[in-house]
Amino acid sequence: MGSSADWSRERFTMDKGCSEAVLSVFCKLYEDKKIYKGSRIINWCPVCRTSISDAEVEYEEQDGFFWHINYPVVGEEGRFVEIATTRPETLFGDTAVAVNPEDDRYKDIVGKTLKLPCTDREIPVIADSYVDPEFGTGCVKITPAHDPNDFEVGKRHHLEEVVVINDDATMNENAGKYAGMDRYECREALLSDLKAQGLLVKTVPHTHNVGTHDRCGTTVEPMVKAQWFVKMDELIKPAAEGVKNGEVTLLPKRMEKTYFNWTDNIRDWCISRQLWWGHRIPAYYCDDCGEIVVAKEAPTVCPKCGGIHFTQDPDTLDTWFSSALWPFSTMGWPKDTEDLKTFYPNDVLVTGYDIIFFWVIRMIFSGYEHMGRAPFHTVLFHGLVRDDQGRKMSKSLGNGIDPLEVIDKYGADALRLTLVTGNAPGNDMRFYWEKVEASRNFANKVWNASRFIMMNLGDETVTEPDAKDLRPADKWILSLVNALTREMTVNMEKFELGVAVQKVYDFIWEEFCDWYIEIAKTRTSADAKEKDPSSANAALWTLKTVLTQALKLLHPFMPFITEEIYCTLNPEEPSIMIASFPEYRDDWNFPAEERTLSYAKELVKAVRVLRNERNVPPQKRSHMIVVAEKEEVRTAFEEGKEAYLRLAFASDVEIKAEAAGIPEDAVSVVIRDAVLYIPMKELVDEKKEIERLQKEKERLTKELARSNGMLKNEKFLSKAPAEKIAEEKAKLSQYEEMMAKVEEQLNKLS
RNA sequence: GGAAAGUUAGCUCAGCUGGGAGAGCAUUCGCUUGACGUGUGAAAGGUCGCAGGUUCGAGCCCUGUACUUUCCACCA
Repeated sequence: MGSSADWSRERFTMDKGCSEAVLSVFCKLYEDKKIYKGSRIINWCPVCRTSISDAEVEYEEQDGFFWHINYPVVGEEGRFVEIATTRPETLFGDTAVAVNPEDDRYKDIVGKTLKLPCTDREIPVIADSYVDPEFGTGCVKITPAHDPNDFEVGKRHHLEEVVVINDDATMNENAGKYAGMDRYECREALLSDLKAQGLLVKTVPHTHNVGTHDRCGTTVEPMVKAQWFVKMDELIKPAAEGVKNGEVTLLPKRMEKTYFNWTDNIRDWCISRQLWWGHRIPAYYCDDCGEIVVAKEAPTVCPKCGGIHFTQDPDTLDTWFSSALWPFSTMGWPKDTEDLKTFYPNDVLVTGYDIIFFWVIRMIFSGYEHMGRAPFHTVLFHGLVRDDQGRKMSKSLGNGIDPLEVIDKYGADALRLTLVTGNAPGNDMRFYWEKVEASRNFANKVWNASRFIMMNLGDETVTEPDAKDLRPADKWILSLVNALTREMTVNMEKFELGVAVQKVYDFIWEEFCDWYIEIAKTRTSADAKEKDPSSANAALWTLKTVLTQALKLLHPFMPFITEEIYCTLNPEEPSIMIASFPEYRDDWNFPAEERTLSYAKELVKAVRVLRNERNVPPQKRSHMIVVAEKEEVRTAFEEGKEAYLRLAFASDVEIKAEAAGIPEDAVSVVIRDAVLYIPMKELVDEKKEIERLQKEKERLTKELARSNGMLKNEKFLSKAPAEKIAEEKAKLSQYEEMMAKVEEQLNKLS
């Protein structure tokens, strides 16, 4: 892809340096009581057999059922409490049934005891405002060990936490005769038993969200387990504040909403994983008394009992724990290194919005906590590349595109250009091979234009011409590339890469290749070089200069092809990568020549339309007469002659102040500030001519109506800025002039 | 349940500070025009989702609404 990286600084989070940082951070946070070990509800993946953080749980909507089950009231024959559950197998972990204290229906049963079906246990009915009387039956089975909300309820009411599911999602001994069954197997068996006992009231279809592990897709099991957590409430404050007060800018700005949604609802971060791969938690347990010692290295003596045998905690850390430290762990921290001074804080983080919670936020709060300041001042979020149907690329769908395959077929530059073209920051993009093909075509265009220019340059050296030797077209293209430089730089600084590249693309293809190179051809041929060497030199110098500058502007988007051409074109230069980026220069601003060329282009376009309509063969040249009343317009046409003569298929051109002595059989076309006449038999076709003029008249009528409407609107005149009014007035008079001429032509023909 | 984004040409998408709707691809009709047919010239194609509002003026700002997508929450 052409990433310009210093590979000698390649880092991996398991490297010695990064590992050292991980140990330091863990110990420091533990000492500060910001890391703790506790028994809490965590998300458990029964397939990976590890805990996972909240951020790693993906919820997906699934069709399921609401099973209504009767729990008999102890001591009251025939009386039941009906609960509704989506997970009957957790019944064995129930330690209460809760109702809302305000719910009149159930006030009298609060405090009573229920018989837990299919067990020999009895559980109390409690009142808790967590219960929504409107939902389900208004009675909720409370399973503190296997549901996060029930866990909270259990804490409030000092309920026992009965774990009933094993790490592999089979039922444990607390499930009685169901022990050893898989959780779903148990569900079926239990339901069938309940039904047999007449305790299954009804089964209602119900769609609900089920949490799954983002890596393997397994339904996660909430479980109470002893795990390590990072206490987030204090840590997150400076990270939230930093974005609020502008120390860190998120682009596009809307990402701030997502960011604050997370920081405002932060929960403690479960960082321990029951995996082999990762940084092992630096906690050691005394084999004699169980004392926990957190240290970078294994302790030798237990501070509590003096024991000398220890067992290290087998758990590893969440992979994002080490990634969060990346901006400084890679620079030698905790040592105060030169690298750290130089490269921390960094400038811009470029990343996908899908890892804002996993990585971006965690880097920011880690930066504030350990370095005292944010790790970067700007985060630029890009979207995700999707398939041609807008679906996320995934292994299971097999719709992924291998970048290496794209590069093999079309080149890295083409892929790179594709990814930046026509895309606004943070927006997703669909992948189409056609887009890459279009990018490849542009690379080909740049390549061929360069080849042509180099061919024209030959072995001769070009010298910078005196200003007086530059022709209008030369000044015009210099003026354009100069303006382009300013504009695209502004876009780049605002991270509007798609807009910037579009401007460079348009300039190179349309202005430079389709106009300037075509115009310059007449001056760079072998004949022309001999006839007018100074003009040839000026054209060649301009070609080389503008191409070189355009290559620099294009380089960020197409690094390889620009480097190759640049070095061939400028053999004295070592690399485009270390060339300075162009800046706007006042001496390359030529408004008069821009005007001249705009007339030339308009004339050429008008001629093309005429000839196209009539299928005139390209070899056929013609004499042209341009009639313009204003002297400065005549001057412009005079000046631009060299630029348009060839492209307008003209043998010669006559520029006059008035339309006297124009041959009767001449075709005429009204252009801005002038009328163009081409006396040429094969061009004349009265019917077609009238058609064309009618069409032109229609267009002008519309424009006049629009312009008149604005200028007759007193409110517009009184409220719009003066320059807008002047601009509109100028347009109106131009249209009026053109209209008069078109009508005159029409009269003549009819 | 909360939030964000999208809705512009047949398709995929741009449109920067409100001031005559753009590109690429596709389509139609031409072209061995000095590098490029991966090219070149011309053309056709849009009520900017819908309804209000602000404004002299709205694709752009505001309100509402419909549909699509995504993120967050997870009510048992």
